[in-house]
Amino acid sequence: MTNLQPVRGTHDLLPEDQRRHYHVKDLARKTSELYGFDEVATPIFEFTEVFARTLGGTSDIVTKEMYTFETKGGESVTLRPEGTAGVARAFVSNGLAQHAPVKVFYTGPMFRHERPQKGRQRQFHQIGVELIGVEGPQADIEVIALGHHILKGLGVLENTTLEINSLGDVESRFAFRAVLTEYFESHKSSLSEDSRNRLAKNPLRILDSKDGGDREIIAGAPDFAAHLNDVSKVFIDTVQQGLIDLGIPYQRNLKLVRGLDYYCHTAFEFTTTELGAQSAVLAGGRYDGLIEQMGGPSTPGVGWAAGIERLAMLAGDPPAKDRPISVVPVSADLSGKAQELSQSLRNTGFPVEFSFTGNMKRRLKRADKNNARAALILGQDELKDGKVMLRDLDSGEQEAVLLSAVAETLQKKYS
RNA sequence: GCGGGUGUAGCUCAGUUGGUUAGAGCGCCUGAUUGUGGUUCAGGAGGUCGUGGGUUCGAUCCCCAUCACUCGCCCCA
Repeated sequence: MTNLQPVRGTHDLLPEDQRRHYHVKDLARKTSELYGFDEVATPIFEFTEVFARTLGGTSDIVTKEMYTFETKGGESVTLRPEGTAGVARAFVSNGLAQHAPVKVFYTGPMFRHERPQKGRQRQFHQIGVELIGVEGPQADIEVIALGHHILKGLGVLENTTLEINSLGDVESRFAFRAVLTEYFESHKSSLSEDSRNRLAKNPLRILDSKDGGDREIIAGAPDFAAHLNDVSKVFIDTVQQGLIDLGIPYQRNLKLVRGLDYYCHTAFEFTTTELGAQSAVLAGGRYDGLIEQMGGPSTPGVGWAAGIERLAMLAGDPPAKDRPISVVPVSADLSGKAQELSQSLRNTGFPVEFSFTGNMKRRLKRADKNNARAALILGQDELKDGKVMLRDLDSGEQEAVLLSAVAETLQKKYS
């Protein structure tokens, strides 16, 4: 243990952070329900194979960012670096093909061993949706519309841009990859070292390079759109028209590619300029081969994921929590009585802060800190008449109220 | 994984061109006549100056290492 610090790249979520996270999650969950997406939860770790097989042997996530370890039983397991593979595995494990189309929402922590930065942690949290079992582009439109809806609800839409592109079907991508490889081979000597490495593994990713020299070469690279076959062209055209019809603005970005191997056809990304190098806010695409690769029946799918930390940074303050009633005994001997009163009010639905310690001054001060709207002050003087003092903490006005009528009075004044 | 910046009280930061007791604001605690908060006033607690080495008569200040955060690359959510 080193100085009681959290492990690098992990963070405690104190109440204020957690409230922000919940705001994002709650809004996303509710919005997803409007579209008929139900929440599921899959395990935080899976057999390593689940990720290694599906994310692609060349992706950085698999090759250098996974938290992989051996169990006591000698099995290799991995902390999930993303959510889609687990959902796909669950789809296969539970035979959900018979329920297709399956529409799910999920949220939870993900783990990647990356260099921490603002908006990039080793344990971070995502929300995500998957729509599995629909072949047509209407699924893509629906899923993008849902993402758009959530960003709108969080008030971050004005800070983001939606970019979309087509990665084509297998045939198109294979053909384009060949053309692209040929082009970059001819400029190999001028490419950055990173891009030269990508050339053999995944030449599409070179299109995404930020290196200045690479960009000049990329500018003259073959056009992906021109190499799509008819099926792929119709597909992306339909998606684009659908977005137009729904009034969702977007930009076609022919250089937009995905780091994970399972994507095809539609790739999309809501990006922002507000988070430095971490521009992706909500990103996803279509993954028609994934379920089959996992060992299930050939099933198409499309989905996205978004980082909660990033969304929380972009979104404004979450709605304030309900203001409590503070119950304050004047002297220690009335503490039990005060706690009983607190409990009975909670049973009627009021949030109540029972004041544990300190003199009355102290307790009222704390009530103020807790943003209590009123204090119920229990003192001998009123109690002998069966009353308590009800003090409104905004106006400072107070009146003695019969104990038996407290709940009703609060109901009238503060509901 | 690579390169740059930062690291002083719970928080935000000042400061020492190396030299006896390290400061501010906010927050926290106590008090301003005994049953009343938010304002004010007066006191107070709290720091081995990230950690470990080194140089020096002496280091919080210089050097090295290490850890964490941060910016860019990379990667992506």
